[in-house]
Formats: sequence, structure tokens, C-alpha cells
Amino acid sequence: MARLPPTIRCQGRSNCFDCTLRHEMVCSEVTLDELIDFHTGIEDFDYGHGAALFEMGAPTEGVYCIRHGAVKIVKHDQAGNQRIIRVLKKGDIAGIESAFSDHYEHSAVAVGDVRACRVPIEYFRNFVATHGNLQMRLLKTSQATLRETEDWLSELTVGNLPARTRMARLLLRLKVTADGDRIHRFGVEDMAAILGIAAETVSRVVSDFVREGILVKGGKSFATRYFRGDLPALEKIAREA
Amino acid sequence: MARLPPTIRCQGRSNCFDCTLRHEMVCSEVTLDELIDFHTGIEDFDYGHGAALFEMGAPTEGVYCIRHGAVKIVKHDQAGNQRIIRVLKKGDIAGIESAFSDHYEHSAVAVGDVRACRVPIEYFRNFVATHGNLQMRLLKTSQATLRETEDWLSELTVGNLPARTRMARLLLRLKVTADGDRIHRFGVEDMAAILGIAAETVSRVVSDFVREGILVKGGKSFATRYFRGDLPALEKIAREA
DNA sequence: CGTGTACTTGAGTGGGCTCAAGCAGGGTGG
DNA sequence: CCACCCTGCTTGAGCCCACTCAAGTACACG
Repeated sequence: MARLPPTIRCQGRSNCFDCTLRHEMVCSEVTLDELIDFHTGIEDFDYGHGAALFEMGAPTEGVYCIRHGAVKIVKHDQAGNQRIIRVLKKGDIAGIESAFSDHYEHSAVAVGDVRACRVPIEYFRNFVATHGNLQMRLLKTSQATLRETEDWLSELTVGNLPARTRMARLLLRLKVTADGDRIHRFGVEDMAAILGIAAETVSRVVSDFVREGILVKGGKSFATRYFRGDLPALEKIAREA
Repeated sequence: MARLPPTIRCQGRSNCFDCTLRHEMVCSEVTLDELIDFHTGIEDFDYGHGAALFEMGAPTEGVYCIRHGAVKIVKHDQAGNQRIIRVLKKGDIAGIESAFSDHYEHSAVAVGDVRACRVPIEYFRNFVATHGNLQMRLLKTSQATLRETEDWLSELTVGNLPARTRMARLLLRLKVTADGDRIHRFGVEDMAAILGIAAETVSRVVSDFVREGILVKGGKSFATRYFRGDLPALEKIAREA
């Protein structure tokens, strides 16, 4: 914290200069002064396993840049069933789909420990409204999210594919970083809600993977648990028809 | 065609003044002259059952406003399997997700007879680039499409729900108009590709619905076939857990 | 050290899959 | 005009994966 330039008045431990949102925002029209002004009011938050960043239906009050951990984006249907629509990881931005609605479209819930910084929605909207190029940038972001969701749909929820294959695909998508073998370890109920299968089936498949040495469990508490995955093996299973 | 104001140089039979894209585009900054200029170069096309408006991977050359019929938006995975991501109906716009990419992200294929008018991509991009408010409007459109796709995902592809329930939900989404009981009648393979189930299962469920009087087949050729649905009955089935 | 939650594992069932054969009907060519 | 074919749809039989129900286990936390 001490190392942050004093002109950046982040109230938490955020390193605003390293922020994805900043990269998202920066374009030729935006001066550093504006950026500093924009960052005013940003706050840093910690969330424990299961804590909600925001709830579906609540008034939109900010967008969140995930700085550590994984966040599940959840939709509830009228019957009360939960369905996980998307998973956000470090560097992703939560709530941007609701930035121009009055209320959040989904809930965002921490899986394990999460650190995120919140940009108040008025700041965000004002900034977007006053910078023309930004809208174009956000449009492309939105379309990228759409593509991501479509991939999710077509890869993970193909009912006629074996659970084992879909599980492998999911695990590959839950990698913490693009290069490492560390994988976010969700609870069995969560994975079931993503793949649309029974929790027992998830447990069986994961147990198989562990027995086969494809997955290794790590970490003790919910907050810090993870898998290490044999990525080539997972990719092989993921490719199976 | 004869009734169109002569200043509107539509080359086909389009009624540009009644176009969804126009409603999409119109904002305070846009003058009528600009709009007329924009509509220059728009062409009208007919497509038979199975004809492609555009193919995934091909260079983006336009966006299409669907004026009649239904269009399936298709993604191919590396194994060559088809998956229908979305269905467009009268008034929807195809290819807008690819408007700022070099190549189309999906294929768009006619189901039955389709009429659509094409806006050349240079016109579209130029128009968007020169009208700031438009980007905001497109951003909201993009986010609405995202929400639609998420609903599609969470309602139709829940693996643990019976095929009968998901079929009912699909049929309700394939209504030709919001108010009528007429439903776009897709082939069994297509419906299977949407729900991620086997074609035989689709056939069985549809046959059941017909026997129960919930669906009535209409039309003879692929081009003009349709269902009439007992909407209350379908809604009841769609609600079942 | 007890308790609760999350996970694991088993047994039995059933929905949907696969394989396979039969059917309908629109289009084509003789 | 009719026979044929070809494609898409229907229907049946048998099987298997994943579901449900249910009991047992492990481990984090107080």
C-alpha cells in the first residue's frame, strides 16, 4: 500500500495501475488526471467462501474487478433452482452486464477467498458517458463475453456427452492461470449446477480422476483448496466424442 | 415497392421505414438524409430451407435483418458436430456479433423460407463510427443478446430435466409471433441440436404431443410447415420440475 | 473431542441412447 | 401419370449411463 503513488486515492490495497479495468478503460482520449479522478472512490473488499459480491435483483451499485480467487455468476429460475452461468477469475469484471440496468441480472458469489475492488456505478457510468471510444471498447467486451458464454454452452452442456468428458472440459476452464496446472476447486454442488448433472455423479467422476492420478487435491479449508491437474490427460478426455 | 418514397433507393422489396434495424439505429443525432444515405446499398434476398445467409469463418460482409421466417445460428466444434446457439425470427438481426470481427463467428442457416435484407458491413461500420449514441445502443443490444443466450442456456440445456419439459420450453420459444399460437416447425435433427438430445427422442416427444392434441402439424413443404400449439398446455409442461 | 457439513460410495431404477427396421410423401424421371 | 427413390420421420427392442435414495465416512471448525 505504501508503494502506491499518493495521488491515487485508493482506499484499500488495490494497485490501480495494474488493474484490468484500467486497461479496459484506457484509450487515447483519457488523460491520466481523469483516470486518477476515476479511481477515486474505489474500494477494496475481501469475501469469504460463499459470500455474495451482489445479489440478483438488488439495485446496481457498482462493478467489481476480481483481483484474487474465483466468483460464480448465478441465475435463479422461478422454481428457485440455481444455475451457474459463468465463472469469473482473476482480472475479470463482475456486474458489467448490469452496468446499464437498474438491478443486477445475476448474483455473484465467492468460491473460496476472493479479493475484489468495487467501482461505484455512478463513476463508471459517468466515465463511459463522457468518453466516446469507451463505448466501442465495452461493446467489444460485451461481444467477447457473449462468445465465451456460447462456448460454455456448447462445450459443457451437451446432454448426450458423457459426464466424464464434460467434467474434464470444465476443469480445464477452471484453471487458475493460463499456463499453470492449478485448478479452482469448486464444491460438488457447484460443479453439478454448472454441468446440469447430479452432485453424486460429480463426486464419482472427480473421485475417479483422483484415483487415476489425473487430479490431485490440495489445500485444506474451503478458502484455499485447489486441484492440480494432469492437463494433457484432461485434454485427451475432453476431446473424446 | 412502388409505394416506397423514391428517395429511398432500396434495391429489393424492403420497406426500410418499417425496419427493425432502423429503429435500432435511429437516435436524435441521425438526420433523415443520413438515414436515406445509410439505406443505400441495402439488398433484399430470399433463402430456401437450408440455405446459408453466411458461413462461420467467412469474411464478414454484412449484417442481415430477418424480415420473414426463422434462422438458426450454428456453431461447429472441432469434431464437426453442429450446435444451434440461438434462433432468430422476424425482426431480429443476424451477424451483428461479428460486425467488428473480420470473420463470422457462426453460420446462419434458413429454416423454411426466409427473407432478409443485407446491410453491407462498410456502411454499417461507418454509420456506427460516426454516431456516438449508436454505440451505446448497440452495447445494450449486445447485452440483451447475452441475457437471451443465458436464458436459453439455463432453460433448455438443463441435463437433469426430462426431455418432455425442455421440448415444451423450446416450442414456446419458437412461437412465430408473441401473441399467436403458430410455432416455427424445425426438423427433428435441428431440435436435437438445440436441446442436446437424440433425434429419436425429439421425434418421440413431438409425436406424443401431437397424439395428445397439444401440437397440430400444418403446412406441407419444408418451406411453409409449422405447428399450432396449445400454449396453456405447453406452459404447464414447461413449468414441471 | 464432538458435531455438522460436505463428500463418498452402494444398490436399484429408469429415461434416453443406440441400433435397426419400417413408413410417408415430395420430387424426379421414364 | 405413376413408380421409384431419397430423405426425414416414426417406432420398437435392448442396454447403459446417470439419477434417486440411502447409508456411511472424512474432515474442518468450534
